[in-house]
Amino acid sequence: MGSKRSAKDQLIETASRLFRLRGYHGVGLKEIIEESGTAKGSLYHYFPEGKEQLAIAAIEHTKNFVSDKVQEDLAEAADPINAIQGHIQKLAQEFNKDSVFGLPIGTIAGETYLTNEPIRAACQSVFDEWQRLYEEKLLSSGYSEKQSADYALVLIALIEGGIILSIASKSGEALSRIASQIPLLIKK
Amino acid sequence: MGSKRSAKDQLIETASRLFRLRGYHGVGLKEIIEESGTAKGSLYHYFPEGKEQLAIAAIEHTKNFVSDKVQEDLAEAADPINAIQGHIQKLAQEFNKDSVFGLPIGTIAGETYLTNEPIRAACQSVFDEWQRLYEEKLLSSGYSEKQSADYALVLIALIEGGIILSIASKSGEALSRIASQIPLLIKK
DNA sequence: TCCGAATTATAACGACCGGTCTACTTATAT
DNA sequence: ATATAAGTAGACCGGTCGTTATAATTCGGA
Repeated sequence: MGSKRSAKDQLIETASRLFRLRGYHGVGLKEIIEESGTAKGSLYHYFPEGKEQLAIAAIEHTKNFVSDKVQEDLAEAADPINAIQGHIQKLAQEFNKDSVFGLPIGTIAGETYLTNEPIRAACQSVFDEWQRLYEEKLLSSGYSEKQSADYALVLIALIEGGIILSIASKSGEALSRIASQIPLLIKK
Repeated sequence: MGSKRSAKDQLIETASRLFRLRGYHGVGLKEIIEESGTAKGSLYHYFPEGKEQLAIAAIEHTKNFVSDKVQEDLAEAADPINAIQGHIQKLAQEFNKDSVFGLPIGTIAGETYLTNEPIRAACQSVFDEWQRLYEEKLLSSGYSEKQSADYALVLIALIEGGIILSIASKSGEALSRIASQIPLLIKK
């Protein structure tokens, strides 16, 4: 069914990347079409409701893309403190070798939470899922249910906020310094 | 010289508010002009370089606006933990009585950090200033220089990230739960 | 092979974008 | 009072936005 990567997949991947880098209103359909090597006809064939529908699919893609990376990193150490610290350090390193990944969901959330309810809801579900990943890691390491849930919330906020600081300063230093403080912040 | 609030001030205040609520590309000049009760002629009289110049002035306004509130809240308790906790709790409360203030700078930073260097630099300087406020509070309470700087960074990330989670979930709960964990996170 | 459906390619549309320009009104100073 | 500047109002421009419509092409099963 189609080549290894269908036009639909190309559109979703490209939209996911561009929306991460410049937000929802900062990216036009023209650019998504050009960069994905598809055409306007394909876009409206697979996403008849247009930009909003594509954005929701792109948000879902970002959710899975990031979730995979988080699970991978968290599995690298049994101790959750080491695992989480390593994960954030990796984010910082990716920043410094400017493989730009942008602010995953926060930008779109900030642009649309008052004006586009379907997109806002999609963003909320992404954060819920990411939190769950950290929560489970902490739970399986003997943290209490309350501690796991609360620390997971703190971690998501720290990471999302840390990425903001790193993109604003064009340096992974902020994320790196946050990573180095994780052992002080997360204690059983 | 002009009425109590000049057209220039009205433009800056309105732009500051709207950019906070919907980001840079999500707000048009037409809307800024209408909501501020001014005219396009005035906008380009005071900001001959257009939207970008207005945005930088609006970012500066947001910086001062938030700085004032932070300093006020931090002065309410001698103990920095109580003061910071109280500050974040207040943010959470403002959220619940939906006096929308938006994600102060993060959205604009995420939209523009790759494409508009002057705006990106303005955003960076805002975070630097806000960090300084927390850092000084901690320093004056006997925290070491390194601890003060590191905790200030963590606090900015936590708050900016917490606001993202609160806007995405349309609830101050995320910020409130983060506030309640501050004593565990910030220890001398 | 052939037919119908799926997919792709483009032209065109109205709406709106940021920005420019000019005319008009208001304030300031002598 | 008058000259000069400061500020305001809004029509207008080219370009781009998301969307629609239609034609051409490719694909899949009988």
